[in-house]
Amino acid sequence: MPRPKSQDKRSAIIDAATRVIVSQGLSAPTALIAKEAGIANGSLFTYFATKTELYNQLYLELKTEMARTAIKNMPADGNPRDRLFTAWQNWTTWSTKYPDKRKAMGQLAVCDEITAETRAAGHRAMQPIVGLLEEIRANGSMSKVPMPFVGGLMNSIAEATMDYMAQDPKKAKEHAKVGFEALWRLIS
Amino acid sequence: MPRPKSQDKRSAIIDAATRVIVSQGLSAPTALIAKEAGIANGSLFTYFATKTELYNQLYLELKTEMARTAIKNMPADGNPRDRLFTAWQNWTTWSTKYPDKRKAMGQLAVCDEITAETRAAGHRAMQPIVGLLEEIRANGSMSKVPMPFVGGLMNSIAEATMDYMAQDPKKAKEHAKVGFEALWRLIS
DNA sequence: AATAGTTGTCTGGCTAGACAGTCATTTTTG
DNA sequence: CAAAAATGACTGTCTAGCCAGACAACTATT
Repeated sequence: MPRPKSQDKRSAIIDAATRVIVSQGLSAPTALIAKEAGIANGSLFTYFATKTELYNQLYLELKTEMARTAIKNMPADGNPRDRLFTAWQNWTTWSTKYPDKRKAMGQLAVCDEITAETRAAGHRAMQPIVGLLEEIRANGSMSKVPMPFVGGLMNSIAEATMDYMAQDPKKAKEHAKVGFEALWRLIS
Repeated sequence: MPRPKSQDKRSAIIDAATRVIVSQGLSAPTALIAKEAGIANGSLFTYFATKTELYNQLYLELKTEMARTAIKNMPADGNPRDRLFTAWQNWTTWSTKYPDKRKAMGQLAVCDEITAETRAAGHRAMQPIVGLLEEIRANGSMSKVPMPFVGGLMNSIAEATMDYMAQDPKKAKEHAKVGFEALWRLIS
C-alpha cells in the first residue's frame, strides 16, 4: 500500500483557496494557493485535477456548510415563524463568523466556471430551508407566487442583510432582526 | 488639425465589450473585444488606456443608463407609491429589454477591478431613486432602519425580481408587479 | 527483523499557450 | 504636409498543468 492521500492537506488547500480568493480574487495563481496551503504547486493537482474543479468543490463545500449550519438545532415542532427565525439566525451568524467563507462563496457564485451541476447540488443543500419557506408562504400573501421566485427573494434579502451586517458588525444582531422582519412581512 | 477621435468607435467598443463579457466572461481577451468592435486590437488602447479602465467606464455607463432610464418620465407630483412604481417599471423593463447590459453589469459589479470611485459614482447615479425611497420609508415600518440598509434591500429585491423575469420572460410584467408589491410591503 | 518489491503520493522545475499592452509604420484628416 | 488616429505584428510576462524522479507506507519473502 502506498502512502495514503492526506485528508488534512485537502482541507488545507480548501482553506487556503478560501483565503487567497478573498485577498486576490478568482484569478489568483494556483501556485499561491498551494504555497498558502504549505504544499508544492504540483501537489495541488493530485487533489484537484484542475483549478476549475477545485473551485467547484470549494463552492459546494461552502454552500453545504452554510446550509447545514442554518438548519442546525432546529426543532421539528414549534411554530413556523420561530423555526424560520432560528434558521435565519444560524445563517446570518455563520456569515459574520466566517466572513471569508461568505466572500469567497459570493465570488464563486458569480464565476462562470461553476457548472450547472454544482449549482444544482448547492441548491439541493438549501432544500430544507426552502421547504420551511414553502410552508409559510402557503398561508401568506405570496401563496400564488412561484416558489423559485419566493426563494430567490428570500435569498436576496438574506444577502443584503448579511452585507449590511458585515459593514456594521457592532449592530449585527439588530440588523439580522430587521432583515428577518422584512422577510417575514414579505412572505406572511 | 488632426483627425478627431471617433465617438462612434468608442461606443462600438463599449457595446462590443458588453456582448463579449456576456458570452465569454470578464477574462475575455481584449483582442476579441476589438475584433467584435471592428477595430484593430491596438486601437482599443487609444480609447481606453487599460482593460481595467475600459471595464470601469463600461460599468459606470451601464449603471448610469439604468438609473436614468428608471427615473425617466417620472412626474414630480403624484403619490409616492405611484412614483416609485413608475420607476420600478422603467427599471425592470430596461433590464428585460437589454438583458446583456444587465448581465455584463452584474459581472462587473462583483469584479475587483472596479474602483471605489467608480462604485461611488454609480451609487450617485442611483440617488434620485434612493431619495424617493427615503421619502416613503419615513412613514413606514422601516423609519428607524439606516437608509443604506433599506437601499440595499430594495436593490436586492430588484435584482431577484429581474432575475426571475429573465428566466420566465412571458410573465415578466406579472413578476415585476409581484416584486413591487413585495418591496412595498417591506418599506411602507 | 531485515530486505526487496510495489504502488501511489509528493515535489518543483519546466513548458506551451495565452494575453495585455507597445511601437514602428501607415492611413486619415484638416 | 503636419498631426493625430489607426494598425497589427510583436514582446515580456504570467500561469495552468505536466512529468520524471524522489519518497512514504505497506506487504511478502526470507
